[in-house]
This record gives sequence, C-alpha cells and structure tokens, in this order.
Amino acid sequence: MSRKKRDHAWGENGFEDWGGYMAAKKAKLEEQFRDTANKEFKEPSKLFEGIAVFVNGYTDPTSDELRRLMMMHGGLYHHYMRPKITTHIIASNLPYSKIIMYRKSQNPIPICKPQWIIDSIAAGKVLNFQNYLLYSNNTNVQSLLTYKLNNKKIEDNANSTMHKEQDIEQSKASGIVINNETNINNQNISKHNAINDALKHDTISTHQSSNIKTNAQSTRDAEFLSTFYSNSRLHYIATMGTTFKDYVNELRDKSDGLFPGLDRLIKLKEARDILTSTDCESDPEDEIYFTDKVKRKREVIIMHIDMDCFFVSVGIRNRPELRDQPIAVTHAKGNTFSANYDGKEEFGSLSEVASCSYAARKTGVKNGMFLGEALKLCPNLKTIQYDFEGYKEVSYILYDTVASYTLDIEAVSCDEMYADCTKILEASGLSPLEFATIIRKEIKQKTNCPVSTGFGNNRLQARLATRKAKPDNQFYLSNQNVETHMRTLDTRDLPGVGGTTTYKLRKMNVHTCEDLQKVSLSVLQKEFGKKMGEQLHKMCRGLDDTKLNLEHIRKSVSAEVNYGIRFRNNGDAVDFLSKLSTEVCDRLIAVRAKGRCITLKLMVRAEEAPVETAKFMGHGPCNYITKSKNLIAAVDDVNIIRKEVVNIWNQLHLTPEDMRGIGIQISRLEICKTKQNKGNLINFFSKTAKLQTCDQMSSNDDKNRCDPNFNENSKLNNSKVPLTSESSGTKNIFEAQINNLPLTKSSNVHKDESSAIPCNVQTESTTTEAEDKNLHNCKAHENTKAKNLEISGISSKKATQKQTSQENFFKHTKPSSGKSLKYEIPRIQDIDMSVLIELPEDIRNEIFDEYKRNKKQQSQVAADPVNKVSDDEKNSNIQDCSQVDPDVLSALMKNDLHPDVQRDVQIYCNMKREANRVNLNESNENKSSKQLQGASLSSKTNNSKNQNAKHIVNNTCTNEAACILQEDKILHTRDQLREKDDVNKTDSTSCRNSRIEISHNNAAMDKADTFILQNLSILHNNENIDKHQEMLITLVNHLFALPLQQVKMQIQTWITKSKVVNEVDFLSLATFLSMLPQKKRIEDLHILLKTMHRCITKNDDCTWHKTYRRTVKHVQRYMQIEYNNNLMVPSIRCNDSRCNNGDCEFEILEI
DNA sequence: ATCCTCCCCTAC
DNA sequence: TAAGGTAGGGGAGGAT
Ligand SMILES: Nc1ccn([C@H]2C[C@H](O)[C@@H](COP(=O)(O)OP(=O)(O)OP(=O)(O)O)O2)c(=O)n1
Ligand SMILES: [Mg+2]
Ligand SMILES: [Mg+2]
Repeated sequence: MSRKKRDHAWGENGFEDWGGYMAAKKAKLEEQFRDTANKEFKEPSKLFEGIAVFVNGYTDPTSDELRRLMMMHGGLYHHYMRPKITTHIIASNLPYSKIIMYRKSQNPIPICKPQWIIDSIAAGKVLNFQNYLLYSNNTNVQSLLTYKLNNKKIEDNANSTMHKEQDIEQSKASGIVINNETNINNQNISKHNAINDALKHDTISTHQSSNIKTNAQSTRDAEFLSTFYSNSRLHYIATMGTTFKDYVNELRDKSDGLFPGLDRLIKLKEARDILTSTDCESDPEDEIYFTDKVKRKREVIIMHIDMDCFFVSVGIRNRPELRDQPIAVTHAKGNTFSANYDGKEEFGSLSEVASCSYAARKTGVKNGMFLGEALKLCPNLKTIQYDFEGYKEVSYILYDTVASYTLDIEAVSCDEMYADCTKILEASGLSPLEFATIIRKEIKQKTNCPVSTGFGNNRLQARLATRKAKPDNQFYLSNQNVETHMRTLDTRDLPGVGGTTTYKLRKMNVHTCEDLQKVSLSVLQKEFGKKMGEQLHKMCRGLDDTKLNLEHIRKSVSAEVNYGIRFRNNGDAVDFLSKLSTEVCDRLIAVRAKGRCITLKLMVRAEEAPVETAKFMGHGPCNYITKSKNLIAAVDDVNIIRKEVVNIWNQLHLTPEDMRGIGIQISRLEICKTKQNKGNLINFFSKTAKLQTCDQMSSNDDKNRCDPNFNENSKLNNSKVPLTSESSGTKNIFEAQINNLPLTKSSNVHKDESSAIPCNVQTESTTTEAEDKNLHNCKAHENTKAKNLEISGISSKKATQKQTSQENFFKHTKPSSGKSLKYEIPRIQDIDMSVLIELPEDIRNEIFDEYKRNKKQQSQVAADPVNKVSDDEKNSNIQDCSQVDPDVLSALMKNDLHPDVQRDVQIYCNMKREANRVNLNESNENKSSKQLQGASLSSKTNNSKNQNAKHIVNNTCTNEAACILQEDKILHTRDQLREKDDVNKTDSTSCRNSRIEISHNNAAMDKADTFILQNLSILHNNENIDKHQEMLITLVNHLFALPLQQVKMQIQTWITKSKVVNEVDFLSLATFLSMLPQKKRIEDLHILLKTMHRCITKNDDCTWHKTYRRTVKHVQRYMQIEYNNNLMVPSIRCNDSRCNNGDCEFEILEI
C-alpha cells in the first residue's frame, strides 16, 4: 500500500490543490455500448420497417437497448433528429421546452414512450403510437406546472442551504486568513440570489436538465450516482469519447465501401477535369496531373478536426445574438458575479467552466477554470447551461460527415478526431486547404457550429495546425514550414506536455520549443525517462512517427466518484462501494468484457486539509491510494467484484469520514464479443503466431504433455459461451474463495483464527451468514456464473503486462505444435491481415465462418476427452496397481458416483499398499520429521484431530457427495444441493473444526447422507485400510484447516528440508491440491503450485521435478473435471534430458 | 533482466 | 453551492 500526494504548486487554475488540478474519476451510467445487433440476428424481423426513431434523454430501457430492439426488428435508430426521416421521438421524460421545440418544428412528429416499442415487439405488430404519446395535449399544462414548481423548489433549497464558505483551502495555502462573517455572508448571498432570480429571466439558461429533482446530495441517497453522472461533464466527455471510438469501429465494420462525400468530390474533380481538358485537350496535361498525383501519394496527409469551444458553440447554435459574446458553460446558474465576488481575495463560484467562447478567452478565461476566477478576468462573462443531448447530436453529425469521406479515423473525443486524408486528396485532386474549406463548410452548415481543421504530414503537425487555425479556420503545417512554426511555440503547446512537465522544463530554464531543441536527448531522457525524453526530443522538432490508432481496443473499465463523498461511518463506505461495484459491473457487461484485475482507487483527505472543502462537496486536497488485486479468472459478476472491493477496503483500514473519492477499475480485460470477428481474429492470428514461437521454445513444456487434451479443451472454452455447457459444478468460484481466504480484520476474523480448537457459536453464525449470501448469489447468477469460469492463469512466459484484451481473450488458444491444426486453409498466422481486412465483408465473413467451423469441430472433438480422462484414470489404476497414485485417494474421497466394481477393488488394493507404506513411513517419522503436516501442527492439534476425525470424514463426504450429485445433473435437487454445497464449502474450509452437526441444515441433507453412509459403510468394511485412510484424510483436512500462508510454508519446508520425496506427503499434498478446484479455490491452488514450483526449481533434484509434474498433472485432471480447462502453471525443464524424458514416459504410461 | 504494482501525468 | 471522469502511456522501485 502506498499513498502519495502531489506537492508542487504550478496549479493550472491556481486553486486548492497545492496539487494543481486533481485528476479525478467517475463512471458512467447508461447509454453507449454499441451492439452489432443487426448482425447477430440472421433473420431480423421486419416489424419496425419504415420506422426510424430518435431517442431523446434518459429512457427506460436505455437508448442503447432501444437501439438494439429497433435494429433487431427492422427499424432504424437515429443518433440525432433527422427532419423528415426520423418518424418518432422516443422519450420517457422531456423538458417542456423540448416538447414545444419539436412541436413547433416544420414536420412535427410524435413523441412516444419507450413502452410503445416494447409492447409492439411483444404484440408482434406495431401498435398505435397514439396510445403511447409522452404528453397528450391535455397534459401539457400539467407538465409545465410541474416543471416550474420544481425549479422553484431548487432555488428555495439553494437559498436555505447556502454554505458559509469557511476554510477555503486557498486561503490556507496562501496564508490568508478569512473572517467568517457567516451571517453577513448569508445575507448577502440571499440578497444576491434574489437579484439572480430577477436576472435569470433574461439570462440565457435553457433549463434543459432533467425536470425530476430528487435529493441526491449524499452517497446514501439512491439517486446519488445517477444524478451525479447525469450532471457530470467530465463523465460525459469521457464516455462520449469511448462511444465515438467504438462508433468509428462500428462504421468501419458496417461500411459498404461507399463514401458519398468522397464521391461528390470526385465528381467535382471530373467536372473540373472536363472543363480544363476542353480548354486544352493535350496529353501532356494528363501527364502533369499524373505526376502530380504520384507526388502527392508519397506524403501522408493527416487531418485533425476539432469543434471550436464545443459546448459553447452547441449551446448558442440557435442563438445568433450570442455569437461573439464572452460565454461560458457552467453549472452555476445565472450570473454569480454579483453573488460572491467581493473584489478581494474570495474566489466566487467554484463551479467549473467547461468551455468558454473565444471572446472570453481573449480575457484569459480558460476551459476548466472556476467560474469565480473567470469572472474576475471577464466580468461580462455570461453563462449558459449544459446541453448534453445537443452535444451528442452535433458530435454524431461531425463524425458522420467525416465518415462520408473516409473511415481512416481515429476518434479522440466527442468534438475531435484525426483522419488520414491521403486517399481523399489523392482521389479528389484537392489540396488540403481546399478540402478543409469544403468539409468545414459542410459541418458548419449542418450543425451551425464553427469547426477548425489542421493538416500535416504527421499527427503532431496536424494537431498543432489546428491549434494555430482556431478559431473557425484551417491551417496546413507541412514538413516544409514546420520548422519555422515550432519556433513560435512554447513547450506547453506540445500535446503531452502538461503542467508538471512544463514546470520541470521551466526549472531547466526551458520555456519554448526552440529552447527544448537545444537540450540533448540524453539529458531529456535522464530527466523524463526513456520514452518521454525521446518524445520531447522529437516533438519539439515537429517530428512524430506514431500512426493513427484506427482500431480502438479497450484495456480497462472504471467508475469513479470524487465528488460528494462524505461517509459518516464504515457502513456508508461499504454501501457506496457496493453501489459503485454495481456501476462498474454494468459497464463491464455493457462492453461485454470481463476483467482479471480489480483496483480500488481512493482519495483521502490530507491531514492538514479542512474537513469542509471550499468547493461544495468537493474533495479538497487529498492523498491518493490505489490497491489492486489480481484474480485468476476474468469476472464480470457484481457479487465477486463487490466482495473483492470490500475486501481491499477492509484491508486498508482507512477512516471512512476522511474519504473524499472512490473509484473502481477493472483491467486485464477479456472481451467477449460475439461478432467482432475482425478485431478478435486479428489478435488471434498474431497471438497464434506468438504462441507458436513460444510453443516451439517450450516443446518440453510440462503442461503440454501433462494433458494432451489441453489444447482442444482450451479451444472448447475459447469458443466461448455458446459451446460451454452449463455445469453447476462451476459455480461460485470466487464466493467460495473469498469466504475461504484468510481475511484480515474482516468479519471473518474469527474463522481464520480458529485454527485447531473447535469454535462453536461464533463460527456457526458466520457460516450461516455466508450461506445466505451464497444462496443469494447462486440464484441471482445461476446462469452467468457457469459461463464465467474460464480459468486462465499467469502465463509462464511472455505474460506481458501489456497484453491487449484480445490477446487475453485468446490466452487459452495455445495451439499444439501442429496436430490440432487440420485446416486446409493456409496457416492462419500466414494470412496477411491487412489483405484480409481489405476484402469485402461478405468474403471476409466467409473466411471467418470457414475458420470458425474448423474451430468448432475441434471443440466438439475436444468435448470427449474430458470424459476420457476419467476412463483413462480407471484404466491406469487397473493397469498399474503398483503406482501409488493420489487419484486413488481422491477418487475414494470423491465417492465416484459411477460405481465400478473393478475400480473399487482397485482402490482398496491401492489403499492397502499405501497403508503399508504409511506404516513404514510412520516408523521413520520421528527421525526424519519430514512429514508434511509438520511438528507444530501435529502436536497442537492431535487431540482434537483424532476426536474429530469421524466428523471430518463425514463432512468431507457430504460435501463431495453433494457435489457429485450436482455433477450428475440431478436437476430437481440442484438448488438444494447447491445450498448444501455452499454450506459445506464454507464450513469445511473455513472452520473445519466446528463441523459437529450440520445435518439439520436443510432437506438436501438426506440425499447427501445416503451417499455418506454408503461411503462409510464401504470404508468400514475394510478395517485395515480404515485407520490409514483416516490418517491421510486427516492430513488433507489439516491442510484445509490451515490458512493459505501456512500451507505455503508447509510446502516450502517440505521441499526445501526433505531429501527424498515422502510418498505420503506427496499424496496428501496432491490430494489436497486436487480438491481445490472443486472447492473453487483456484487462486489458492495457483499460488500454491507456484510456490511449489519456485521451491523445486531451486534444487536440481529430478525426483522433485517429477513430483511436481505428477502433482500438476493430477491437479489438472481435476481442473478439467471442474472447469474443463487447465490451470496455467509454470513448468519445469530440467537440464538433464532424462528427467524431461522420464517425465514423458511417465505421461505415456499413465495415458 | 523482467515482471508487477503503485503510482504520475495527460487529454478532453 | 455543485455535479473534480476516464483511459492510456509510462516510470520508479521492489520482487522474483
Ligand atoms: N477541462 C475541460 C476541457 C474540456 N471540456 C469539454 C468542454 C469542451 O467544449 C469540450 C471539448 O474540449 P476542447 O479541448 O476541444 O475545447 P473546446 O472545444 O471547448 O475549445 P477549442 O476551441 O479550444 O477546441 O470538452 C471540459 O468539460 N473540461
Ligand atoms: Mg474543441
Ligand atoms: Mg477537442
């Protein structure tokens, strides 16, 4: 754990954080998550044919859901209102002003509730929308009244709750003491607010925000999150940014290869050519053109396009009178200039200016400033409200317009993108600036908003050109004139150079790019790091060799709130963590991703910072804490994420009252896109190529030979949801795991500390609690969980941190060294992806289908070997009685439900042998003291151990029996059994010693009991075995009773202190480990195997190597049974080839 | 050396 | 009042 606080003071807005501006977090709520629904349904219904809807504002279901529904049923979905094309507006709630606006428009179209779509689909026909109008004529007045009332309420509320602005952080920082003349202040404020009210009528607020206001100031309020997010501009621009990155991906996927805009340009050019050729019909003319074209083709032309003061422009696009006025978009209503500004040190409104007009910028106002500060600079500044819907509408027009010329687009944000215009200019014969004029005019005409473009030979130049062009203009910065231009720039003008870097450079006496050019690369790298130094070195010369990032791949999903966090106690904190978990989970699911890493990000009030922040509900100066946890499998389950998050929270022991910001980030994503063939395949292919290399390198790789089914099974899982049969045995992996893991200082603390002594009441109650939770989880996630368990692991090599999500996704696709690749098509890694991408979509899909078909066949083939494993297992037992195989013990404990007389005989045969061996070992035990259970453990717990032995057996068998019942898919008892299973999981692993009587727990017990009894009676039939088996079981159970750390230590001790491998130790450990999959303790299993590996690789003893391989192989078998997949564990390669080969023989022998 | 984790920094 | 989010590149330093 670490915490840090920024301590430099170059502050961009000069306020509050000696820390400069705070980075912040948040999450988003609805919308976006674009779906390729139209592709997913091969025969879409035609229900909504001819209907085109535009969804306005928040709806239930969300606009994305509605979009999907429309697409599924043959309708159209417009991202913005298209007069004469959009047939219906869908809204759950519209401000009166919007209703009037639509009604007044030239062709008024109906505004319907979303239910119209839902009901129509349910009815299978388009119902009469008249019955679903949002507001009939009669209710207009009503809605207007409500609206006004609500507004009044807000203002009253504002007056009464107006805060005394004591403890302004800035005053603290600057040492200025402010007298808190509260009363006077309040009076002033009230008075000013009255003035504001009066002013408000001729201010330019549009009041478009939601007309439903609830009290959502506290994280405890149900509406807090949604209110915050729906008002957060930063949330808006962040989510819209990714929305448009996805949007260009989607446009590219759906593209029919036609570019209407470009075609127009080409026609224009042809017309021009005809004109010129009539003038002079000579061949040389063509040649000149030709050479011109060739010349152009050689240099790349990148366009950067960015709306001018975007929020302002959209806000005033229908208010020509405000053009050229100093305008700012802020939340603060009305003109707060008179409210707080007293001409002295006070800051005035701390509402942030999202965007300000160029008139305002002339006075020094900047985006991101506090309104109070801006008003000091520009007393005439007028404020307007946010219009998030409007921004969206304009953004889509911007993107659609550019997309009509090219799809070589890299989206940057909702108002900004790069586009590779090389082809456009080549095909149209236009110069960059000619094209700029055309496209800018087009966008301005469509949106009524000014836009600037920059062109350059790389993206840096394009970007700098835009900056130079603004406002409402264009510029072309080429390799020729870049040199001169760079000399006019400050370092701060370079993209990527922010406050900190500027500050550092300033300390080095570097202010301009020209200064920077004089600094050597090595100095820069020393000061800023390798990459950053290099980047600076190039940038200040106008050089940039980075390519446009056309295909966006998401690497993380997060949700953060650093506003309004004021917890009273731990309950509040946990409650909010829970809500935020839900939020981040929803977002994960919306992008069809699962993640393997959970990070909790916290902002904690700095010690010296006042409890009340200057900014209302702001975070003030803070320390930052992040803590992450890696999971063994990717998850998108809210229960798992919540538990992990709360676990981390509990581990940190922070004061809830001091929290000022909370964020949850999920990374190491695996994207489960069903139809995103392209992206996946690209990565799949490249991954395949990588893995091939990797595979060759590790041809001795233990795990490859350990499990010949590995590859096929991986593919099976890999082919994802549709092919993964639902298995109740794969549920609740992390629930169980979380319950089982030793938790520091959590409510589970009793369980963990009760290692040997039976603990009664306490433990029982915790168990029940856990049981309830599990039950709940079980039901809520019955369907999803089974699918979630693609077990991956940490790749033994090349587990690069920067894997892309798709690489992760295909982690299991480790191809065998050839045998599984029976494609007739070329080896996939030989396919040139750029060629493939260029193919028409239908042909491309054909190739993909072919490819998928192959894969599927393999998957089906792969399904069998899972069963074969158990067959092989039996066979091996029969064939090789002398081989002491931990399978035997496991099998016995598992009480395999497919009774096989031969096998049973074999088991007892083996057990007898084992018993003999154990006897021998026991006689040596005192001397060698190499037993796995360790002295302390044995001595400390011997008594209770023996006393409880029967119970332990009983419990274990119950557990196993219940599980096996599940596996046997006795459907009608599934639910109860699952409960049973969960109870036992918790019980048997976390508080093993308290398992006295659990049979009363539920009805399913009866069935489970039956199996136990059978099992026990069989066991008791063989007295000789009984004793030693109990001992083994006891050993295994001891391992279960130990906290993970101690098991780890036991293993370390065992391996490092023993010269020979004690078979009983091996048996105990292997059995223990092999039961972990069934207990869903995959993460523990993984840790332990890694520990084992680490210890064993330290010595050169091939016996140990073999022991490790046997253990792994054994464990993998149960991984296969439980998860249909292998755990990724490191392999051992011995210098002695006989060791490796010997292992091979072993494998062959076994299988 | 290489990886992992916890940061920092930046952009919009 | 005010709505200070989000994603990605990258570096430092400890663990392996
Ligand atoms: N600190 C910031 C920066 C930006 N934005 C929002 C409002 C902007 O309008 C929009 C686009 O950001 P730009 O950087 O493109 O700034 P503008 O479009 O406002 O101005 P410019 O003309 O410089 O592009 O993002 C914001 O809310 N807060
Ligand atoms: Mg802009
Ligand atoms: Mg921009």
